[in-house]
Amino acid sequence: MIVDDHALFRTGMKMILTQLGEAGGISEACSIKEAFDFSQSGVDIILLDIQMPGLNGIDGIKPIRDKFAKIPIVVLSASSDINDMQKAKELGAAGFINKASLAEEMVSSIKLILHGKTCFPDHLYSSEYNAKASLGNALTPRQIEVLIYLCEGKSNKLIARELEMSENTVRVHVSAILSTLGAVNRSEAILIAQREGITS
Amino acid sequence: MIVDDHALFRTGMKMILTQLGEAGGISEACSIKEAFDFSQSGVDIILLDIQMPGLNGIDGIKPIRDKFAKIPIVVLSASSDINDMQKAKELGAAGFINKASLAEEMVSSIKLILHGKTCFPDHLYSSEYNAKASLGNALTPRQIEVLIYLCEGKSNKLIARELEMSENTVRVHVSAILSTLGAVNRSEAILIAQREGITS
DNA sequence: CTGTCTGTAGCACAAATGGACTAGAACCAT
DNA sequence: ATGGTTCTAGTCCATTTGTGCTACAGACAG
Repeated sequence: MIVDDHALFRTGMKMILTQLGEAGGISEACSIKEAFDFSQSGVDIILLDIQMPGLNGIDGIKPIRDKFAKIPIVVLSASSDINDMQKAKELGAAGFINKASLAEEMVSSIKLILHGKTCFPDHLYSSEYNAKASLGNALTPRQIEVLIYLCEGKSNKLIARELEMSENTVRVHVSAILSTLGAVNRSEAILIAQREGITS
Repeated sequence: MIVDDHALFRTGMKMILTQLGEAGGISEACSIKEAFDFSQSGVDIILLDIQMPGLNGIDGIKPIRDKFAKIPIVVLSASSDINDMQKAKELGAAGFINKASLAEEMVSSIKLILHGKTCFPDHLYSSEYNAKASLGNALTPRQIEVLIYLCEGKSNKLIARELEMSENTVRVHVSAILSTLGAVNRSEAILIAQREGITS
């Protein structure tokens, strides 16, 4: 089953898979919601795009795994955002395929996964990743909560109101966030958080 | 010729076009830069994705039009961002196809364009668009310059230094920007500018 | 039990930000 | 030429932001 909001891509994928002999009745769904309409019988593997409107693909992994127990999920992504890969892996995806990879690569990955193995890009284990991940991990839970509101353009006063803490405590958290992210002001913090995918 | 950084999508498109009889030697390029390596002879139409790393697809329209004079450019996009459509049109693209459209729709659009017509989504002419576009247009050239630096997280002092104006003048511009964008602070201005694609 | 980390919150102070004015120079269009 | 817009820049003032400090309570690990 292919879950992707872009019909053109779905059709293309279907043709690639049919052409390369991996075929046999391929279902299409243009959203997580639509994927739920299918019964798990007859589905061997789920190709799930993570860039979709509405329920995000990343957030969709869990519900799909609940419904389609034991059916492996392969995450497709346009970007090779290291955070997306890590999250997909943590949420129980069986593999991660970048849309920039060759058709042959994808097919061999799918074959691997159909044989019960997992398949993630090698550099998920590189040092670069760990450095990046530590940026997000270095923030405490409460700091991340504050960062989320900060990234919506809210003022300290508003954040204090919404998280029910004093404005001063918000300042403490914001200061810590700036220091950890290496930002000199909240605008830079927003850009860094966006780039690192901390709030996504 | 297909210009897209995602090999999977390129392969799928190639198969769709071959299948539906539109075929005949399809070249692939994974970037604007690579597209330049092809000679214009033999290329009838260019399918250009606008979400690509490095030189952006939108920014790539102009150079490609210069090099491949008279060859129609069809812009492909994962989103149906109204600003992207408008920009593509202004820069001389012959059409705009959303990746969520059906393969048949795309093929008929391509046929239209090969016959010298243009093909854009209808709602490009809706009232909603005009409201959005005016947001970017309402900013003066100097304000946009300031906004660009603002969107990089720079402080007023830094912007003043880089644009060689007094810090006070920067404040005047920033105030005008906030007022026009309907933002209450620079963080919100960044988010709005990003959403509207003003600085892209 | 004793540090360490986290979250809370206060105070004080400097710097940055944003708004409300005025005002002159340059440019453009009627 | 007269009026509109833009860009420039100044003053003044209130608010926001960011940084130091101190302090206390709870959680958790050694």
